[in-house]
Amino acid sequence: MPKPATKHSVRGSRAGRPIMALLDLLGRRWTLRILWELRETALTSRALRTACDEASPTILQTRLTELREAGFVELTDDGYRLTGLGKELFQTFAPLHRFAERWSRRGS
Amino acid sequence: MPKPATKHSVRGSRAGRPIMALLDLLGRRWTLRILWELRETALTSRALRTACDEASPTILQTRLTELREAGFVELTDDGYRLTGLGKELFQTFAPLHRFAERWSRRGS
DNA sequence: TCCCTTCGCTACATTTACTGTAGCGATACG
DNA sequence: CGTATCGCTACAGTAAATGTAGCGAAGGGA
Repeated sequence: MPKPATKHSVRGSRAGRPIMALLDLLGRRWTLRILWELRETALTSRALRTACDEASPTILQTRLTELREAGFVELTDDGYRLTGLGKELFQTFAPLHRFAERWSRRGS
Repeated sequence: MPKPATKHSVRGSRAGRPIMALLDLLGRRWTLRILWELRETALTSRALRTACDEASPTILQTRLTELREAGFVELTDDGYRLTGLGKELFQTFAPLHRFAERWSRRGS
């Protein structure tokens, strides 16, 4: 990748705190969802769009590019899939699934 | 404004999948960052703003309201702080910190 | 060859979300 | 009273996301 000086620099990445860069990347719309949908299977760009509730291809493409630059996703003959690094990232918030179930049963 | 019927309903929460609602909530700008900044201490709204790189009070207030409605954050005499549920949520992606360090040392 | 489909990806006008600045009413301290 | 901070909001400007359409390339019949 020739890569022209990371166009998508992150907000709040002051003081070389990579966690801020990561939180910023993950905090963009559809990013978490994309990682979630790719968690166990590769998807073509159009299958991904279907999985993501018909999100617009414009933004999906933007996010996929960011995720590829970050090294979390790659494009193969089977479509988009998580890289090894991407799978590691997913593992770090995989417990979110069980939490979400518990959360949905909360009082309010 | 007397509250127009839960304006902040989530995208992609079809088929009663709470994980989608959660991913949508967490995928809004500043949400992850706010949870991060409150991870171990309560902050006043203005201290939070400083911690969040001078994000606009408008959006911080919006996010804080969402997070309070979700039951993750509460407002006390010490300022905003995570609820028990909020702390649980934070725990689920706390490993992100170590991952971010590793990520920042990756090849490209 | 031509037609048809699907692929990844992009253009572009519209709509929505966020930013930045200012300032409100309430509370507290002198 | 003046001043300072609190949580929170108004509002105009800017940036980001949406929705629709369609591109060029690759593959499969007929």
